[in-house]
Amino acid sequence: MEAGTSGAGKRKAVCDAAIQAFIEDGYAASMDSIASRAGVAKQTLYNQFGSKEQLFAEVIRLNVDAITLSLDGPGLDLRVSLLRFVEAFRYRALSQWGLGLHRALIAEAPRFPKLARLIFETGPASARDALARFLRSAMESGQLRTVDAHFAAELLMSMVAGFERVRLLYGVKADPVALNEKQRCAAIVDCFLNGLAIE
Amino acid sequence: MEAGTSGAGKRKAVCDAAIQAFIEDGYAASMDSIASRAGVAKQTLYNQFGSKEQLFAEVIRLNVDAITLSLDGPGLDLRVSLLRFVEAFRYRALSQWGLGLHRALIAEAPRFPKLARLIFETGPASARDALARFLRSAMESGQLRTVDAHFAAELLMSMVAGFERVRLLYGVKADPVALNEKQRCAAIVDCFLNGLAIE
DNA sequence: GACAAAATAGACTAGACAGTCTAGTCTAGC
DNA sequence: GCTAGACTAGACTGTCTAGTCTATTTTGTC
Repeated sequence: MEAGTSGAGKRKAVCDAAIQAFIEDGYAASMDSIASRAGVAKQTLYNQFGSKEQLFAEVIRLNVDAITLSLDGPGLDLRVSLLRFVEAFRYRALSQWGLGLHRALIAEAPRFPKLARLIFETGPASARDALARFLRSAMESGQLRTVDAHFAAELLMSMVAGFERVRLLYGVKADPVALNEKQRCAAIVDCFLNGLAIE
Repeated sequence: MEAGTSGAGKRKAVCDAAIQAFIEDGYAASMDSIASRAGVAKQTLYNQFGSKEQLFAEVIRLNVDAITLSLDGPGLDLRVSLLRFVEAFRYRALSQWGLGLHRALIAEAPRFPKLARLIFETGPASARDALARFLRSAMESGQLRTVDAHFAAELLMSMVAGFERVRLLYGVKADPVALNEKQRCAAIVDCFLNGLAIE
């Protein structure tokens, strides 16, 4: 049997089509458009997911996971580890995929409060907690000034995906004379490390 | 004649009702609900604004302006000036009003690209430019390390309204043991100033 | 091949909503 | 009081969409 022609295969095709549609059009994406995108009958969507709300919740859940980065790798230089984290997180947050998910979820958060909370916890909050643990150990080994580790983690994540994410969400292209990706990541990490340096 | 019973008065009432409705429900807020909220007939909305799109564009434009803060006041301490800016910007970005506008605009940015660009320029980008000018003069007078002023301004704004804004947009309450507002603003400014201190 | 489960196309219902239209009312200025 | 223009309530149209239903075909299993 060819993959994708029934059962689990169909389900996968529907999920792929649905996440793509929700990223492009938000929750307003119609069930008809998702069905035709997936190459299945609309009824199949209802057979598999029951309702639009459940389909939305399911595909969002499937597409959000924690950034479990190589922060725990021992012995690596602090600056190098942070740079890695920053670049990975930045890519995640600022890609078309990340932006689309973010947009769709934020728009619908009032309508799906439980889902929004779940996504926040398994996504950004979980990444922050991992980063905070990493930073705490750096503080304990005297590489960073001791401050609230959660605060520090949120600060770094904000620096990476704050203003720029807003700019992209508004659909505004980057200023051509701005720093490039690598430079910007390095500047952020350096500013962060200076900000929390042992005085 | 009592204010608000015709002409300009009606228009104001409609704008107030519309912005409130859009903040609460996004662009999905219905024209009927806006009319009844404003206490006017639906036809009045169409007489005054022509279409839903124009009403949306108009009230969004009315409600976004630059944060022209007392950054230019001469002689003030750098840290004090930044703290003022940070507190004002934070209030703007994290209030129900600011969050609702942000949510509505981001959700509809793909549908209203020109409006989104306009809002970005007159809002966040304009505030960034003012802050960048201020920071540049601080750099020139030797109070800060010399770096790209726009980058520095975006960094500070990110630190103020990055992670926390996302948390609020997702409808997640603050961790009760987190720093309070004043402490957080002060910690942000201090970290920023340390990060860009003359080495 | 026979059978059962799943998928298909497409018609259909019900409700929401933008936008229009109409018939009548209120207000201001003369 | 009269008139012009704005406002009102509410009916109405056309469109879009979630979700249902049905009759038919496909697919996997025995």
